[in-house]
Amino acid sequence: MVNKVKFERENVVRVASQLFWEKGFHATSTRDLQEAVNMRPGSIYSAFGSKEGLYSESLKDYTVQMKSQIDGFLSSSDTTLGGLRAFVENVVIKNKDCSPSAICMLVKANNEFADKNSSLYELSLDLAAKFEGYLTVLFEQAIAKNELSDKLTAIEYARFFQIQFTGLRGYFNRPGVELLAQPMINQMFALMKNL
Amino acid sequence: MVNKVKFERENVVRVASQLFWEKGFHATSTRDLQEAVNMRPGSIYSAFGSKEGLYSESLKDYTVQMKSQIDGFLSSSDTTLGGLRAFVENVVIKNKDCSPSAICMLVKANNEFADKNSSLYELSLDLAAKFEGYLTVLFEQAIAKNELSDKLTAIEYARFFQIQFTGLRGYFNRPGVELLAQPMINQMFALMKNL
DNA sequence: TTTTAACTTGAACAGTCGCTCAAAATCAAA
DNA sequence: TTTGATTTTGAGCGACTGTTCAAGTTAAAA
Repeated sequence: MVNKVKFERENVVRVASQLFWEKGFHATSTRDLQEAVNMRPGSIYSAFGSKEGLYSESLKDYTVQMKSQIDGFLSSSDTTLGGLRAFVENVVIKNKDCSPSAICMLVKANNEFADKNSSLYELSLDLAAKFEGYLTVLFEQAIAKNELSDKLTAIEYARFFQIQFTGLRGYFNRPGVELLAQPMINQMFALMKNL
Repeated sequence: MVNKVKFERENVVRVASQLFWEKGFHATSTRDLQEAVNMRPGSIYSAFGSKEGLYSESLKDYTVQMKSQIDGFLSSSDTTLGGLRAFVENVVIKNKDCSPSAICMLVKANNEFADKNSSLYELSLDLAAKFEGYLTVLFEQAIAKNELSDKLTAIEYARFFQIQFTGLRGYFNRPGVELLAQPMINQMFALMKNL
């Protein structure tokens, strides 16, 4: 090795991820990114190949961060459902200010890329499928621990959770409805236990 | 009056609406629009003022169309809930091919405009609030007709409906899950009746 | 038939886009 | 200290962006 890379790849991806999450792919220019990560175009392009390449790595990193955030809530909660609930409450209620958007970046990606043949659309599908798999494992545990009945399968609970969660995040992505969030989350988990 | 406008404003807005709905605001160029509506830039700009102006009129027209589509299903159904169910089934299951996107254009707009001070973001909030009001009237009728219990208020039903509907449209905006749509819609309406 | 205001046209503007690449800077190994 | 592969720099490329406006077209009114 003759010369080391100066920047810290992880930090760059994380900063880019925040910007892409907030503004979306098309509304984020490469000059926005250059300023945010403090790199010149040549360095960015030698490290990530293209704007799409950097977005791709940003979206992958987003899902890794989200999963490890959930794992954190799970390990400081007695029950699987309690951990999931803490995560939902944190996303929908607590960090509305420090988070770039109330909407999941994966959902935003899936909504933005209309061309079903584009590689970024396919990536969003792939990451969403993997996240559903991750959730399914969690719901398998919840069923095994008798936190949920076994009338539904784990993947059915995972689907229900995603639909509720996405719906809630969309609805609370607006001003003036903050007080409704907690009751709606309570309702979501109450419904899930009675499915 | 010395000379009439050559194009039909309604048609132009409808075509532009489809394009904006499919690709989003930022990914749709004025040249895309020129080709789609078969107008030269000068005509578009004298009629709509700007790309934002045309988008604004397109989004308003979208909500008008959506409401009149719901009204259509309502008038060919015995019950209010039946009409709403037919609308949901039509959007989520039937016309996935002919519709530019499974996702509501209002939701897409709300997701795309990150700058909370932009006039298009505010427009999306305003139209969403009006649509919630429209739904609330429908649920008032459903309660009055004893299709739903009066344990919840009409606006609470309206909120529940929007969250479920948005969640479903997001989840079914992907290939391979078509068979799950009908059971999930059944579940949504079963849950609503037991709230 | 002429006039005239309204409408349409499309070349072109200034700015921004994603991206390239020759030159400068860097630093472990020799 | 010199070497030389690697990384960083930033001016700038060609394409595309939203938009303008002078010139051309249209058709009702005079």
